[in-house]
Amino acid sequence: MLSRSRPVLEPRKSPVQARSAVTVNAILEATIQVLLQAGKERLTTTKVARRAGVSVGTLYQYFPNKTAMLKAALKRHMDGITEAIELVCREQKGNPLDQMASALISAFLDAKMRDAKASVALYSVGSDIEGAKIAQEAGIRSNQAIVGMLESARELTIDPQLAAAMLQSAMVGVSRRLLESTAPENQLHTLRGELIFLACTYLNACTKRPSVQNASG
Amino acid sequence: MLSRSRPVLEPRKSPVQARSAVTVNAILEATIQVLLQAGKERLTTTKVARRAGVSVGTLYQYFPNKTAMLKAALKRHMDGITEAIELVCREQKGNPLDQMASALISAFLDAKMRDAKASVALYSVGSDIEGAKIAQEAGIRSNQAIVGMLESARELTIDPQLAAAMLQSAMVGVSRRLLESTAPENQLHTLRGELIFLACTYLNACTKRPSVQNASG
Amino acid sequence: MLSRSRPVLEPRKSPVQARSAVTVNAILEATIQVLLQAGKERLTTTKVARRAGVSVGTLYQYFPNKTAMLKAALKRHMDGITEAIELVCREQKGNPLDQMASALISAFLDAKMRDAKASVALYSVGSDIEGAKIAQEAGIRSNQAIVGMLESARELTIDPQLAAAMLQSAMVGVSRRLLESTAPENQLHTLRGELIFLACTYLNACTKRPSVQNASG
Amino acid sequence: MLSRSRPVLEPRKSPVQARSAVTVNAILEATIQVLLQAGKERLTTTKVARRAGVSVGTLYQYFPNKTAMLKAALKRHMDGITEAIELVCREQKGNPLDQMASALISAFLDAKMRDAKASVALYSVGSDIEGAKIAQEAGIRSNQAIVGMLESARELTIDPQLAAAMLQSAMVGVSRRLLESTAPENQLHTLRGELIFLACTYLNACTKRPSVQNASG
DNA sequence: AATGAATGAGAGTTCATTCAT
DNA sequence: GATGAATGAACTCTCATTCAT
Repeated sequence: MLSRSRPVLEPRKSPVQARSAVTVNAILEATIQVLLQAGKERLTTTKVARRAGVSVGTLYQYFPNKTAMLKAALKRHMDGITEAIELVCREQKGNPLDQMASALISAFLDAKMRDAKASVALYSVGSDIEGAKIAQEAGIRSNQAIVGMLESARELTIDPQLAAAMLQSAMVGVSRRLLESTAPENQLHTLRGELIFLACTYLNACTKRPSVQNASG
Repeated sequence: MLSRSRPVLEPRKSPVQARSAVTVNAILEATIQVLLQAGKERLTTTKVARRAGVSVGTLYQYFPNKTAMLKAALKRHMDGITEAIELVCREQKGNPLDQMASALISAFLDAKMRDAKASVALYSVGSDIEGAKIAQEAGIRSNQAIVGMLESARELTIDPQLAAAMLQSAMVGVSRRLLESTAPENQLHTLRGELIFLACTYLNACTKRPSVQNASG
Repeated sequence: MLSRSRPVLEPRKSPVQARSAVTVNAILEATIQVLLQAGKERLTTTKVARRAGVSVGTLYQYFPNKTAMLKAALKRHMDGITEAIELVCREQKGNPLDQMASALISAFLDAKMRDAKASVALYSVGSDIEGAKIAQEAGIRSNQAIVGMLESARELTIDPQLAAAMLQSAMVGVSRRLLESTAPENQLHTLRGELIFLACTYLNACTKRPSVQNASG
Repeated sequence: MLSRSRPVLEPRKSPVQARSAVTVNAILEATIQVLLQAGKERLTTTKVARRAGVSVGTLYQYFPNKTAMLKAALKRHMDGITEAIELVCREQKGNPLDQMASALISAFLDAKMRDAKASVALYSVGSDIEGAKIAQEAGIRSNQAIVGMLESARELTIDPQLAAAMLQSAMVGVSRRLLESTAPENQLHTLRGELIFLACTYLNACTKRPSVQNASG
């Protein structure tokens, strides 16, 4: 209906969709804020709606239930990080291992810390049975990106799956430590440097090793 | 733990205390089972009590409220792992770095996987604002143990705090990956070996480096 | 009904009124369909509007509120049946009792079963405090028609009010039984025949009786 | 547990059960009162609980949900009437048709009018999709009882199923008319007498007729 | 006139916690 | 000490109704 009255080349969303997007966004932001301020236990749909500046009814026009809303918030957050990883992994293909490691880790930690608060807030969502799947899927996507990048490095003599798994684990472990610490910013620089050092050391050591078996699962 | 600090000849616990311990234990076990079966969201004190074979009233005689009960379950679990770490760290003092890394990692993963289910179940408790503190405290105790162990290794030229932080991060990262995977047992062997490889590589590389600044916080 | 009381030469309904009538009709039909499909409990104005192919806003332009809409649907249905009864009663005046009974019952059951589904759907509306009045009024109108018919039969020695009440009761009772049965069509023929038999028997017996007192109320 | 400490011959319910029964009863009574006072539409579990003198929580300890509570109230009411019918039908076996009809109708109307208010209040429950089944089942039980009674009368030359259906229909029709009237008590006497007359006339006529086909369904 | 997004009061239901037995 | 029925605050979700477009 509306599309006919708009220039063909204009890719912008219709007013209706645009307003929807704004509202959805406001709700998702509010979700994180309430999560942060009150904790998952005390998050109520009413609080979220109020903070988003809409009524509960409106919230329920965009999300079928509370769980879906929380999941959407988690998904959006995870997608941001995953995309950052996918981007570097694409860019770094063919580069030296050290550079790969450095770029990957920097991109990951930057994305994670960009809104560290959201990351922390969403832990409680991700560790619930429901939310775990989303976190897992994000992990798998990231894993595939990293594997793709590592496969472009001919020197690696071990299974790229395994190397990717180790890198990811170390990265996740460090990011959690940062986020759980009282002053992430202070530690960020040091731990990032050290994590890069660890990753480079590990990857280089992997070029001089007899091949190792698969680790998928 | 407590037994060591009490005179050997002290009379055993009174029947009452013994019965209490049994009940508390049953409740804590039941907590984990309900957590696993129903998720934190659907865990109710009544369900826990029923599964533990006591009444809600009794449950409230041992725990002031639901949160305290969940915290106690988390604490008990974390303490078990922390103690395992403290033990190896004490034992491994003065040993070569490779041996330290190998023993530490094995002990940690063994403890974590011993009742992997409980570990998974308790994630949702640990990632709530309330429970985060307990997880953090456990992390600090472990950290101190690892630092103590690393300090006994003269070759290390960097801050032991930093090295300990990295080790812990990698260990935690790998354990999460294992617990979140669909078939932890299959991957355990491979990932443990690779984690030990990574840790050894890292620690050895740290012996040839100019010292690096502190990472506490 | 209205057409008779208007001058024949009056111009037809304006396009606007005609469109209104179509819309009102669509809404009333939709009401019955939703009632049938979802039950009164789950009937919402939005559902009715959607089914009628209009927006909720439009629905509220024709009915002040949900209750009024439900009442209107019930009234229209009842009026149809009442008019059918009024028609036969007028036609049958002066005929033999047996013929009266037979014609009345056939007309009533035909009207009721014509859209049996609507009848069933509207029971839930009619048995609510609000709707009961409408059903009652329809009953009274029918009663008056039947009384009028019976009064034209000189043989009847009892109060026509009472006889009418009995006939109506039996008719209503049988129609409910039909509508509540799983296969009304199968039973319709048999029960109609039997009801006619019962009515004839009763009315004939009433011609040989000493008069009986009034039953209005 | 308790049974062991009670005399074997004492058939009374245990205190717990007795209290439960009292509470359930209070809730069911309150349901009818609220139904009567506010209508089904405005009946809320909180209102019912308040009127019953308990908390909502307690209400939900005895009924899984609102619908179940309404159904229970309907069932209890219907059972009372059904049992009254079953009783007369048993008692009247073998008696003359006139006596059967008279006793059946009196028993039915007495039972229905005993708490006429409840009957009226529960119409709205019985005409909802959910409640219709209960009403139907009660109807079937009554039907079987009446059929059983009629079968004991040798003179009847038509299908007892059909005769029972007609009797029931007429009885139901008359009772509805009474309950919907503004002053049931005034009409009760007249309509009962007339209904008995109608039933006797009908049944007697049935003894002189060629047999008629079945009406089950 | 028509639309349908937004509103928010209010309903059903759950469950942590208490306390009389 | 143990029990579990009772409580009622609080939560999620629905839907009649309005009104800017």
